[in-house]
Amino acid sequence: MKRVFLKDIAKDLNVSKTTVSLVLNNKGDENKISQDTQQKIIAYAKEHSYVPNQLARGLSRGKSETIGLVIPNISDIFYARIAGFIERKAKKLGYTVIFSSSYEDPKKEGELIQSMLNRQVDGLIIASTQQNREEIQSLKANDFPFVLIDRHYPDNETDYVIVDNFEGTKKATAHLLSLGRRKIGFVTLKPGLEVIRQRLLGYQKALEIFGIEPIDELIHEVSRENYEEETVNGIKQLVQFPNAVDALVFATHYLTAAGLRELKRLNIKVPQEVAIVSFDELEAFDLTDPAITAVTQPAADIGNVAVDILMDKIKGDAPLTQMGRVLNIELAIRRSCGSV
Amino acid sequence: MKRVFLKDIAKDLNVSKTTVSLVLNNKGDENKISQDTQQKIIAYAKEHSYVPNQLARGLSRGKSETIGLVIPNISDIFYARIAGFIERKAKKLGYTVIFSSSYEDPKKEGELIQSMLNRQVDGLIIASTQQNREEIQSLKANDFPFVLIDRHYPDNETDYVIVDNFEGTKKATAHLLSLGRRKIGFVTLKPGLEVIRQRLLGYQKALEIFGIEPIDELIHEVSRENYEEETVNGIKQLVQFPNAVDALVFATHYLTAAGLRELKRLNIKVPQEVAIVSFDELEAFDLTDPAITAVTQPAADIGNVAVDILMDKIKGDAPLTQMGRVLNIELAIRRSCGSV
DNA sequence: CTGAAAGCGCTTACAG
DNA sequence: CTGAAAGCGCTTACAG
Repeated sequence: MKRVFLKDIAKDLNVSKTTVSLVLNNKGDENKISQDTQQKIIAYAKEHSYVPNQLARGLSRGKSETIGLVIPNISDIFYARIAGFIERKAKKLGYTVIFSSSYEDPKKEGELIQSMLNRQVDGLIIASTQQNREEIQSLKANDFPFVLIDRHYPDNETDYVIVDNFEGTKKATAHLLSLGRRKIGFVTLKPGLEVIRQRLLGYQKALEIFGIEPIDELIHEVSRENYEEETVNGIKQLVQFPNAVDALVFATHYLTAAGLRELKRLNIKVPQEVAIVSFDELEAFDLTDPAITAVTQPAADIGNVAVDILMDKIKGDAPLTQMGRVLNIELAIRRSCGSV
Repeated sequence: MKRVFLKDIAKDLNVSKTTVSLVLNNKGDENKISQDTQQKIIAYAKEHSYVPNQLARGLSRGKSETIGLVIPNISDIFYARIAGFIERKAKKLGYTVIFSSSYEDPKKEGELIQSMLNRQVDGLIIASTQQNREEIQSLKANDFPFVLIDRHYPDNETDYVIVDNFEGTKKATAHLLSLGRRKIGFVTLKPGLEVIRQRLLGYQKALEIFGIEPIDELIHEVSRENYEEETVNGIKQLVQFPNAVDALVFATHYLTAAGLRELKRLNIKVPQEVAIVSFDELEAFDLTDPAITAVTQPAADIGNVAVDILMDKIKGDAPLTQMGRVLNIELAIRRSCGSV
C-alpha cells in the first residue's frame, strides 16, 4: 500500500491542496466547501488511509502536538506510574509524549530539555533534579508552557504539582511515636533535593511535637549512587548501642527495601525490635515480611493534574498566576510498626 | 535569549545557509570549507546556542532520529525497566524515544503504530498484543525497520527479542517437582498470547517429564481485566479437596502478588502447605513473606539487543535474514518453595 | 571553496 | 465555494 500525500489526493480529485487540507482538518464547513467535495475527499482519504506527515504539519503550524516528559528515571515504579497516567491523558487529548530520564544529572537534564525544545514539543512536564534553576527560569522567561512535578523550585514562581512531603514523614513519624517508639532513626539521601529536605523536616517536626530530643546520630544519609552499601552500613550502626533505634523512617521506597533486607540479614525482628515506615512504596510492600506501613503518593493525581495545567497553558487559557498544587499523601498502615 | 535560525547565522556572517548547514553538520571538511569560515560559524552557533529545528530537519531529510516504543503498559515494572534500557541506549546513539501503551487493546495498538508512523519515527520497537498480524505484516512488506520484543508472531518472519517462556515455567515447575510437590496448580491468563501458551506448555512439559498425570482442574485461567477477583476465586478452589494443590505456579508477577495475598488471607502456610513460584517478579519479591522464587527476565538484554538490531536495520546494514533472539531466563531460588 | 535554488509535505492568509 | 502562492526551517544535489 503506497503512501499517499495531500497533493496526490488533490490531483486525483481535481481539487487544490488547500481544499483537501481544509476538509481534512474539519475546516470544510467554515470555509463553505460543498458537501459534495467534502464527501469525496473524506472518502478518498479513508480509502487510501491517508495520514498527514506530522513533521510537515508541525513545521507549518509551529506546533507538534507533542509533550515532553523529563523525569529522573523511567524504571522507578513511581515515575513509571506517573508516566502512565500522563501518557493516557495526553493521548486522549491528541498529544504524544516523548520522555527522557535524567538519572539525576543536572547537565543531562539541561540537554534533555534542549533536545525536547529542538523537537518542538508544545509543552514540558519536568521532575527536575532541582539543580537547573537557570534552565527553568529561562523557560519561564520565554513563556514556554511547562509544569514541574514531584519537585519544584521553592522560591521560583512556576506551576507545579507536588505532594506534601513534610506532612508525609511527619505523619509517619508521629505514627511511630504514638505507638510508643522513642528512638526513631531516619535513613535518607544526602541533602540536595528539596523533597528530601522536607521529609527530614517532617520527621524532626514530629519529634518536636512529641517533645523528643532529636539525636543527630540517628539520621543516616546515603549517597544515591551507592545507596545499597551505605544503607547496609547505616543500619548496622543504627541498631547499635548506645543509641540503638527502636524504629526507622526511610525516605524512599528503595531505601526501605535495602534497609529491610539488611534488618533481615541481621535477624532483627521487625517490628518487635525495630519498627519501620517507608515514604513511598514498591508494589509488593503489602506482601513483605512484615507488610510495610508506607506513605502512599497519588501518582494518578500528579499525572492528571499536571497534564490539565499544561494543557491550559498550551491553549493559552491558563490564568496568569502560577499554580502550585500540593497534593495530600496518605499513610497506609500495615504491620511493620506493630499493632495500634 | 531570542531563538536564532540558520538564516540568521548566514546573514550575520555573510555566508550562505548552505555553508552554515554543512559546517554545523560536520560536513565542512568534506566540502572543503575553509577552516576560517568553519570556526566563525561554529563559534557563532555556540554563542547564540543555536539548535536546529528537528521538525524541519526531519522533514527535509526524511528521518526524524526518533524511535517509537509500543508496549502494553508503561506502568508495569517489567516494561518500565525495558523502556529505561531502550531509552538509555537510544539516547546514546542520538535517538529520542516516544512511547505509547496499548493496554492490550489491538485496535489501540494499531492506532499507536499509525500515529508513530505519522510522526516519522525511523523505527519501531513493539511488544505487541499479538492480535495485529496484518499491521505487522504491512510494516514488514514496506521494509519499515522494526523489532518485536517480549512477544512475537511465531509464524511470521520478523526480527524479535524474546525470552524462553517455555523453559521458564518448565524450570520453575521442575523445581517444585524435585522438591517433592506433586499437585501443582497453574494460575495463568486466558489464552490469547503466545507467551502465555508457552508458559502453559512449559508447565505441562515438566509434569510429563516427571511422569505426573496432568489434571485440568489444576489450571486456573483468569481474564486480564478482572484478574484480582478471579485469582482470589481460583485460589479458593485450588486449595480445596479433592484436588487441593501443594504448589502453585503463577504465570505473571501480578498474578503471584494477587495469589499470595489471598493465600495469606486464607491463612494457608507458604511454603509448608502450598509452595509458590512466579514467572517474572516485582521489585520486593525477595522481601515478601516468604521470599518468592521467581523466573527472572533479562530486561537489560531485551532492551539493548532490541536497539542494536533496530539500529542495524535503520542504518541498512542489517543482514537480510530476520533475526530471532531467544534470551535465557534464570530461576531465582528463594524460600517460597521450601528448602532444597 | 561557496551560493542559489529546489524540495521535504504540510497550512493558511489572500484573492477571486 | 475554491485555488495559487508563500512560508515553516531545514538539507542537498548542482553549478561555478
